[in-house]
Amino acid sequence: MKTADDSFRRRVLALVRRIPPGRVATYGDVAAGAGKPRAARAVGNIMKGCSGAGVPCHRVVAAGGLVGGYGGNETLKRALLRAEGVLIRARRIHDFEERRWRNRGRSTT
DNA sequence: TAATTGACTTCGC
DNA sequence: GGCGAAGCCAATT
Repeated sequence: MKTADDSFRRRVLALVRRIPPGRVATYGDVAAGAGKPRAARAVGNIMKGCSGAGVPCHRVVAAGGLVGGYGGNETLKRALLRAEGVLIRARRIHDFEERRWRNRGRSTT
Protein backbone atom coordinates (compact mmCIF):
# COMPACT_ATOMS: atom_id res chain seq x y z
CA MET A 1 0.00 0.00 0.00
CA LYS A 2 1.06 3.52 0.44
CA THR A 3 1.49 3.70 -3.29
CA ALA A 4 0.62 7.34 -3.43
CA ASP A 5 1.04 9.82 -0.61
CA ASP A 6 -0.76 8.55 2.42
CA SER A 7 -1.73 12.11 3.11
CA PHE A 8 -4.71 11.89 0.87
CA ARG A 9 -5.80 8.44 1.93
CA ARG A 10 -5.20 9.27 5.56
CA ARG A 11 -7.19 12.47 5.34
CA VAL A 12 -10.07 10.68 3.70
CA LEU A 13 -10.13 8.06 6.42
CA ALA A 14 -9.86 10.70 9.10
CA LEU A 15 -12.77 12.63 7.63
CA VAL A 16 -14.95 9.57 7.37
CA ARG A 17 -14.19 8.70 10.96
CA ARG A 18 -15.19 12.20 11.94
CA ILE A 19 -18.63 11.78 10.46
CA PRO A 20 -21.03 11.72 13.42
CA PRO A 21 -23.87 9.19 13.57
CA GLY A 22 -27.08 10.26 11.91
CA ARG A 23 -25.08 12.14 9.31
CA VAL A 24 -23.85 11.16 5.90
CA ALA A 25 -21.34 12.45 3.40
CA THR A 26 -20.75 11.90 -0.28
CA TYR A 27 -17.57 10.56 -1.80
CA GLY A 28 -17.14 13.93 -3.44
CA ASP A 29 -17.46 15.72 -0.12
CA VAL A 30 -14.96 13.47 1.55
CA ALA A 31 -12.62 13.80 -1.40
CA ALA A 32 -13.03 17.57 -1.31
CA GLY A 33 -12.33 17.57 2.40
CA ALA A 34 -9.20 15.60 1.69
CA GLY A 35 -8.14 18.24 -0.78
CA LYS A 36 -9.25 16.67 -4.05
CA PRO A 37 -12.90 17.31 -4.93
CA ARG A 38 -12.40 15.31 -8.10
CA ALA A 39 -11.08 12.25 -6.34
CA ALA A 40 -14.48 10.79 -5.53
CA ARG A 41 -13.54 7.57 -7.28
CA ALA A 42 -10.28 7.41 -5.48
CA VAL A 43 -12.17 7.74 -2.21
CA GLY A 44 -14.19 4.69 -3.15
CA ASN A 45 -11.00 2.77 -3.75
CA ILE A 46 -9.57 3.92 -0.47
CA MET A 47 -12.69 2.78 1.33
CA LYS A 48 -12.40 -0.59 -0.29
CA GLY A 49 -8.82 -0.87 0.80
CA CYS A 50 -9.38 0.44 4.31
CA SER A 51 -12.96 -0.49 5.13
CA GLY A 52 -13.32 -2.09 8.52
CA ALA A 53 -10.34 -0.21 9.84
CA GLY A 54 -12.62 1.72 12.16
CA VAL A 55 -13.96 3.70 9.26
CA PRO A 56 -17.75 4.00 9.08
CA CYS A 57 -17.77 3.76 5.34
CA HIS A 58 -21.50 3.13 5.53
CA ARG A 59 -21.92 6.83 6.27
CA VAL A 60 -20.37 7.61 2.93
CA VAL A 61 -22.81 7.60 0.05
CA ALA A 62 -22.79 8.57 -3.59
CA ALA A 63 -23.85 11.96 -4.90
CA GLY A 64 -27.44 13.04 -4.30
CA GLY A 65 -27.62 10.78 -1.28
CA LEU A 66 -27.77 7.76 -3.50
CA VAL A 67 -26.98 4.66 -1.47
CA GLY A 68 -24.67 2.23 -3.09
CA GLY A 69 -21.22 0.78 -2.99
CA TYR A 70 -20.41 -1.08 0.19
CA GLY A 71 -19.31 -3.98 -1.93
CA GLY A 72 -22.82 -4.24 -3.31
CA ASN A 73 -24.38 -4.61 0.14
CA GLU A 74 -26.40 -1.48 -0.23
CA THR A 75 -29.11 -3.21 1.74
CA LEU A 76 -26.82 -3.49 4.72
CA LYS A 77 -25.63 0.04 4.27
CA ARG A 78 -29.22 1.19 4.17
CA ALA A 79 -30.00 -0.71 7.36
CA LEU A 80 -27.01 0.78 9.15
CA LEU A 81 -27.94 4.29 8.15
CA ARG A 82 -31.54 3.79 9.13
CA ALA A 83 -30.36 2.46 12.48
CA GLU A 84 -28.57 5.75 12.99
CA GLY A 85 -31.69 7.72 12.28
CA VAL A 86 -31.15 8.32 8.60
CA LEU A 87 -34.32 7.61 6.68
CA ILE A 88 -33.86 6.10 3.27
CA ARG A 89 -36.30 6.41 0.42
CA ALA A 90 -35.90 3.68 -2.17
CA ARG A 91 -32.17 4.02 -2.76
CA ARG A 92 -31.78 7.58 -1.66
CA ILE A 93 -31.51 9.34 1.65
CA HIS A 94 -34.53 11.34 2.69
CA ASP A 95 -33.62 14.95 3.48
CA PHE A 96 -30.17 14.12 2.27
CA GLU A 97 -29.18 17.77 2.10
CA GLU A 98 -30.10 18.08 5.75
CA ARG A 99 -28.51 14.82 6.76
CA ARG A 100 -25.43 15.64 4.76
CA TRP A 101 -22.50 16.19 7.10
CA ARG A 102 -20.31 19.12 6.41
CA ASN A 103 -16.69 19.25 7.37
CA ARG A 104 -17.23 22.46 9.20
CA GLY A 105 -15.61 23.42 12.48
CA ARG A 106 -18.13 21.48 14.56
CA SER A 107 -20.37 18.54 14.05
CA THR A 108 -23.67 20.37 14.13
CA THR A 109 -24.58 18.76 17.41
C1' DT B 1 6.84 1.33 -14.65
C1' DA B 2 2.55 0.79 -17.39
C1' DA B 3 -2.03 -0.61 -17.86
C1' DT B 4 -6.56 -1.78 -15.82
C1' DT B 5 -10.08 -1.38 -12.55
C1' DG B 6 -13.52 0.85 -9.42
C1' DA B 7 -17.68 1.59 -3.33
C1' DC B 8 -17.74 8.41 -8.24
C1' DT B 9 -19.66 12.63 -10.65
C1' DT B 10 -21.95 15.10 -14.27
C1' DC B 11 -23.95 15.87 -18.78
C1' DG B 12 -26.59 13.95 -22.65
C1' DC B 13 -30.05 10.89 -24.87
C1' DG C 1 -36.69 8.05 -14.63
C1' DG C 2 -33.20 4.93 -16.63
C1' DC C 3 -29.02 4.09 -19.58
C1' DG C 4 -24.60 5.69 -21.75
C1' DA C 5 -20.27 8.27 -22.34
C1' DA C 6 -16.42 11.34 -20.71
C1' DG C 7 -13.49 12.95 -17.00
C1' DC C 8 -10.65 12.63 -12.64
C1' DC C 9 -7.84 10.16 -8.92
C1' DA C 10 -5.90 6.45 -6.39
C1' DA C 11 -5.23 1.40 -5.66
C1' DT C 12 -4.29 -2.94 -7.56
C1' DT C 13 -2.25 -6.26 -10.81
